[in-house]
Amino acid sequence: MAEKPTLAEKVFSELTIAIERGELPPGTKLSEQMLVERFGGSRAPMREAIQKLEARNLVARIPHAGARVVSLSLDELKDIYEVRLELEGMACRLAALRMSDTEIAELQGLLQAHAASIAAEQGQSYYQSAGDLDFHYRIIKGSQNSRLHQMLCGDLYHIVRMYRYQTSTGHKRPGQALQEHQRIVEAIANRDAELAELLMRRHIQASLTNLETLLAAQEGRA
Amino acid sequence: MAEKPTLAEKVFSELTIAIERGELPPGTKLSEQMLVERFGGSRAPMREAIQKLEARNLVARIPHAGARVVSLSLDELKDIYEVRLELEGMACRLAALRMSDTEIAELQGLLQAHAASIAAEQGQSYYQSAGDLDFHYRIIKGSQNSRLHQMLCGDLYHIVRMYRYQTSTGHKRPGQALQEHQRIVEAIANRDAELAELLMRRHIQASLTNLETLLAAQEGRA
DNA sequence: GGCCATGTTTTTGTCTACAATCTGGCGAAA
DNA sequence: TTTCGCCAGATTGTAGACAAAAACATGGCC
Repeated sequence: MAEKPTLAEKVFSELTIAIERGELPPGTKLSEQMLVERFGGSRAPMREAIQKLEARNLVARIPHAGARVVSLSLDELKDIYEVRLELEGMACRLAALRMSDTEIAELQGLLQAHAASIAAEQGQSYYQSAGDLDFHYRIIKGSQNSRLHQMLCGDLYHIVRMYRYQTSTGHKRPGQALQEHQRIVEAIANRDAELAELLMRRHIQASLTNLETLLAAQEGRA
Repeated sequence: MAEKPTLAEKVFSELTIAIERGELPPGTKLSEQMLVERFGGSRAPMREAIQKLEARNLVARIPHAGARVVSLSLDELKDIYEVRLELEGMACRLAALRMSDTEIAELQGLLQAHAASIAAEQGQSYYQSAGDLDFHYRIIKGSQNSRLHQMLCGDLYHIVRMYRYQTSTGHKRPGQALQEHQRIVEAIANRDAELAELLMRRHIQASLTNLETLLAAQEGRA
């Protein structure tokens, strides 16, 4: 059951986490030699790990010139959020139509737990990261579209997480985000697909606006 | 200007074409040794080519067990089209808002050329492949969203092309497809984003329906 | 003083060899 | 006869060395 992962996979997942956490800031060069020194082994698995990162758009590779952690311009970030807005709105609409009653009940339970942890004042950090992502993840899964799931969770979310960590954002007021989440689940429970989509789009739009102001402020300080 | 591509890239692009054309049918095993015999060189570049194919979802790799050309179930194909419907509808809406007048004029010119080639009875095969794809490509580019462009052209279209070649489809009646294209461009020229999106969605929906009937027929014969 | 040519150094691309893992078939025991 | 385990072959994962390309520094020239 231990499922022995290959070295390339281990390096890949460790680097993924490191990049998301900002331990390897955008623009950092990833030379193969450097990875060998850090993880051990030979260059072959390191190359493979870098290629996997490239496939997820976490690094950009230039032939004969190595790989660097992606550094997104504000415009590119907006493009990504624009796509995310569309796809996750779609996921929410489909989830309203396709989720089982059991799944919806679980989602409601999740929000209650979130509400409790916020009321206990410990929600600040918890809700930002794990809670919010778990909520979105369940809805995406509820869409029951494997490709949609792959695109959102496989590609876009890594980038989103990366910029969240770096700006240490998430919604500034977890209370408001929770309220939005509750309305969304309400719409899903009522099988109101169009409303669910609309609410999700607004929710993500708010998230983007929030991220933009933080980035602008960060820019100002720099 | 000759831009010396690496061996891995050459193998990758040749394999991409071969898979799209159905020369390597779904399920075909791609062993590294086999690629060495076919393309020359050593195993390392072949591995890299296979990984690039995996990144584009053209092959599926299982650790220690090799890579096979993807074989999609009908459900998976529907999922892909569902996503394409959404994203390309979005692209069309954005294109209506963002394309320059010049680009729109070029698009209109393209359709006139198509109309002429169809009238000359040579459109049958031409319009199916290059013409249709060119039309969609320009609209996607017109959305001016780089990530959207990458997702549609980089990932989804290879799969779509692959299944088109295999079923030798495209729209059964190029005349009708052209008419739909003309209406879409009309809406874009009027900057009517919502109508443009709606028409594009219908256009792709029709394309999926068409593909489904062809696959069903193919299934029946097999 | 600034700019271009050039040689050195580093890094990537490729090759060959070896180790680990999977696949398929044979034979022995129930 | 069926099923389990084991052995042989093939295939993938990894290692280390060589070749080619790029980045960098140095020195000469304008």
